[in-house]
Amino acid sequence: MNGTVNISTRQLRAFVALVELRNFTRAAQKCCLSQPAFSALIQSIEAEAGVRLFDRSTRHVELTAEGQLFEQWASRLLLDFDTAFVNLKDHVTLRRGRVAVSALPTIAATMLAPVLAEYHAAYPGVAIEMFDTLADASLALVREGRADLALTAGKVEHPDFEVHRLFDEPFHLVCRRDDPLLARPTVMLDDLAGQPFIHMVRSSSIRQKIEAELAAVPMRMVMEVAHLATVGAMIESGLGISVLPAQAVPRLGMPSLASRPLGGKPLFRTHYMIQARQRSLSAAAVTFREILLARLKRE
Amino acid sequence: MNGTVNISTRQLRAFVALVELRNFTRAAQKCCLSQPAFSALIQSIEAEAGVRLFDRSTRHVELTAEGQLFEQWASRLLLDFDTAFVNLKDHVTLRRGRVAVSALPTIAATMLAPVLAEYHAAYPGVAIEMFDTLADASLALVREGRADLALTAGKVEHPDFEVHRLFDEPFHLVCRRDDPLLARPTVMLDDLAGQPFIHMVRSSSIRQKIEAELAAVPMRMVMEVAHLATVGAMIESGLGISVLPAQAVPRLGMPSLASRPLGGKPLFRTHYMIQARQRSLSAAAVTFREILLARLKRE
DNA sequence: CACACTTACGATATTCGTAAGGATT
DNA sequence: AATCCTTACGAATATCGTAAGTGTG
Repeated sequence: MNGTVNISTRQLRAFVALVELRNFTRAAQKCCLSQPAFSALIQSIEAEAGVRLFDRSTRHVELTAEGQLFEQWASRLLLDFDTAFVNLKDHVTLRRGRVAVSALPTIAATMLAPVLAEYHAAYPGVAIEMFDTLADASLALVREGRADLALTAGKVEHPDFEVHRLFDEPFHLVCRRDDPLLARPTVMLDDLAGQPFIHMVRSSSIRQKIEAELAAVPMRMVMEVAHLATVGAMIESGLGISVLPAQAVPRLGMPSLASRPLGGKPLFRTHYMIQARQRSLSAAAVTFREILLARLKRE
Repeated sequence: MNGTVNISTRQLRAFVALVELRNFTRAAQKCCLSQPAFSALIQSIEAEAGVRLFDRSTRHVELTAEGQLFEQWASRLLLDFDTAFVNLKDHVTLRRGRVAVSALPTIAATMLAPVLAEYHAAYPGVAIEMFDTLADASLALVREGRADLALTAGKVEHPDFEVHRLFDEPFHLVCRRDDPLLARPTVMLDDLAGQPFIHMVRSSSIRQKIEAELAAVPMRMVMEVAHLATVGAMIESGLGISVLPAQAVPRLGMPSLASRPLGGKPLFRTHYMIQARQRSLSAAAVTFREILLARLKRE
């Protein structure tokens, strides 16, 4: 480590200023320094280089042969330095950057969409990467560092992850507006017994939740589908009913569907935000997190 | 000047070392610093950048997202820095460089040639530019900065130039070995009267010196030629005699020529080394000057 | 003699290493 | 308990600005 050069950008800037102005007094002003301090700064570069870089009398300041040589490098070095730092600062100030979020498809389509919109409006220079995928894949992305944050609908217990509880979302009965079930003042869980039921596929976290909580209620499975919109379309067509996260229903944009809270034992899922415990969040991710939490608090 | 980054190569080197080793203790050793001092150095970069660049616990040291970004620049910046400085140091240590000397052709061929050879042997990386030209042109080159040093055979008085006297060189009679003049114990200036004389052209400094000093001795001009070698050949062929700088004669490599000091009033020219007063000499030129002076002192 | 760079010098800020503190495995 | 990073702190070093010195036109 000894014998290596040690030069600061202040010294480089001083050199470049003096090359440009050929005058210690004015170059010192440009560098916001007293003239003697500036003089010392120039001397420190010359000491580091081992040569005089300027010939100076009280009347003239000129580059020496070695100074001319160094001049060719100095401004480019400085430019590269500044470019690197401007780039870095751009990321810190979110003029540029990247944030990656993963979430279950239903969460992505419901809670997350407006947050992403707000974030993008505020920081249009930051690229957003959105993974809408199953819970396990979501967590894997965070673990691998490919996603900064994951939103899940179930608690995760693992030392690798830092978990932050967001809010509870109730499950609602979803059926056609003309369904006889809606005639009752409140629909109880047991009322669903024997009803034709549209399920999500088994890998879906909604399906898993329904199976776990409604195990006691015998229902007729009409079919199982992969996408929420398909569930909606099936209900609309009179094939059956379903029980879905409350926020998901209006997002389907199907006016002939009705959703209704269920009486009896409260049925809900809890949303969590998850991040890797070891890794710190990027500036872009930190701000995304803040916007997400602020929006939830607001509602 | 405020708001600008100020980073030193020490900080860069610390960053790069820590990226490489992922361990504060070992990276500190590599930088010849105590571990706390090294830690502070890393913190100073982070403060300058406005972000954490490393996530560290006692067990793991990892780059943050911003650290990864900066990593891409850091090593290249450092490399450019070192390249610039190595290049500069190469010139300071004369591994590379350029020196330009101008001199009268006779001086170049006599006094200067062995100096150039010695210099080139010692510093083969330094390019030598040799201008053999008339005195006025020689001085112009120095004034314009195209030559570092000039060697002249006459004193120059001008505030732009710094003049250093080298040595006196006598003028000798040059004639054929069988010339009757050589029969005399000593040849006096007056003995040359009526002799057939080979002159250099009028622009030559030798001619000017001869005309000024030998005005009183009437000689027969047989011819005037531009080059010293031509003078020699003419004498060899028996066309006449001449009076030339002593060192020039053996350089002609003409064994049938004889040279002899002249008795009476001493006839000589004085050599000077000249450099620009304002400009400092490059490292290459300083060393050339030293070698030149050392060689003259040696002889 | 006026202007411009250097040197001198005391005050302030930075940086160093040693030693103690705290966290992780 | 061992390892490793951070904090604390006094000492050494560096840097600053003011003021005096020096040389050049």
